[in-house]
Amino acid sequence: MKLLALVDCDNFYASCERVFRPDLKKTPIVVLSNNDGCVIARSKEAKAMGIKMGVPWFQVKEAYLAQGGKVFSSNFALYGDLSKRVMNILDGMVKRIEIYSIDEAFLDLQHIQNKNQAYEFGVYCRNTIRQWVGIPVRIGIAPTKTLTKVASHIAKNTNDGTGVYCLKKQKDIFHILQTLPIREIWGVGHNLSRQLNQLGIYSAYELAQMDIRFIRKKFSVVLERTVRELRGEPCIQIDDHSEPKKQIVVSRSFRDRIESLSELKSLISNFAVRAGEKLRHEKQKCSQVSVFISTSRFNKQLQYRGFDSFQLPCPIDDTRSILMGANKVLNTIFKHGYPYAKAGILLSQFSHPAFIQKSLFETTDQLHLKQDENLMQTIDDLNSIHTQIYYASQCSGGLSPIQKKMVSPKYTTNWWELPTTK
DNA sequence: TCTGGGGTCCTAGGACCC
DNA sequence: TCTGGGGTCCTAGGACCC
Repeated sequence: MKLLALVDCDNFYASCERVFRPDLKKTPIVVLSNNDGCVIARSKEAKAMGIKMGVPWFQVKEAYLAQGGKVFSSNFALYGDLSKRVMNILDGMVKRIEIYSIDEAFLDLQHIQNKNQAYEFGVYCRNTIRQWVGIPVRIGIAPTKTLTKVASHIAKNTNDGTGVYCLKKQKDIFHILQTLPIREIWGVGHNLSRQLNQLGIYSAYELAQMDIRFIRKKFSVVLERTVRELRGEPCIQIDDHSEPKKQIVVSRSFRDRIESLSELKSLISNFAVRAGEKLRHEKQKCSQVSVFISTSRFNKQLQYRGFDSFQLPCPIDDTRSILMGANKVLNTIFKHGYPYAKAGILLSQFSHPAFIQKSLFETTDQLHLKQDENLMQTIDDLNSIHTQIYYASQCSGGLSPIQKKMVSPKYTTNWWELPTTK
């Protein structure tokens, strides 16, 4: 039987903050979202204090700090860099790896014959990452991706301290699924678990016993795959060649509400510029530019969501054309008198530059579109280290006036913030 | 007062083709 | 009055993930 492994970093953002602050080894740590709005990561100690994932910071701030907890604004430069280091190590250990998220990767253990070897490999993996990067990981090993998630879940709670769990024998699998609520299964979210509960299905074991045809008919092929995977039948393959992106989103919530069109325009311009950089980095061109603006979903009195798209006559990757499209959409969806809390831009309908369908009769100039690869390349180069070239419609202050009061240094990605020693 | 950001996949339905 | 059968492509919306 083929085995897969899921390597999952423990409380990743909180662990990253600890790498350069060993003094915080036992201290509760939480990391906040942009604008220091919500809690998006918690150390084990913070979890034990009852701090929930996604809770608004202002609700728990006082009690948490009073108990000696430590808080950080999010520092994605640091997390991204440490993630790369972890993934590089894993990449060197196996032939096939799928980097699933910033803190998770699936490994193909095709070179491993039996359960004991798999376990030893897991321990070796974990120790190496711990020693080389300083990040603790847990490892779940099983025949299918869905079961590696289950195994990783158990690895979190084992008392032997290895953080590695191998789930292989059918008897063990069923035994564990019996005590696992369906909401904990990878691929079963809030909605599905509610619907399944209504049918009297509560444990992963009960779900695994369901009739496949019934699940397919009543739900979808997605849940069917989950059921099969719980039974040990691999349906979701390791995807080790990253597909090109299909859409790019840049969006932010605002610290203060915004009512004026001109202010929104300059913020959307900032988003558009960043989206253009991402698009060119992906080596893609887009044919559709969408913009959305919305009031706070917690403001019950005054709610509005605007969304619309602009179809470009041919695929482009020039920021000036993206700005033009974004501006047009914003003008049509903007309504006066609303306190806007969030906005964003979405680029879609990508085509690879090698296969661009050009207009038969008109040049990009005649279509009133700007497209100049050399200019964009030059600007990207100039801005790569430190932004030097701005578009006239942009505003200063980055993507949006974001508040990050408690951000740690960019220890590994900025010369001026390297850790020092006395 | 203050509530994140960035993705993917699947399905149903409509438009259109021969 | 009677009006086929088999496709593709696109989009919106809903579900999920971290």
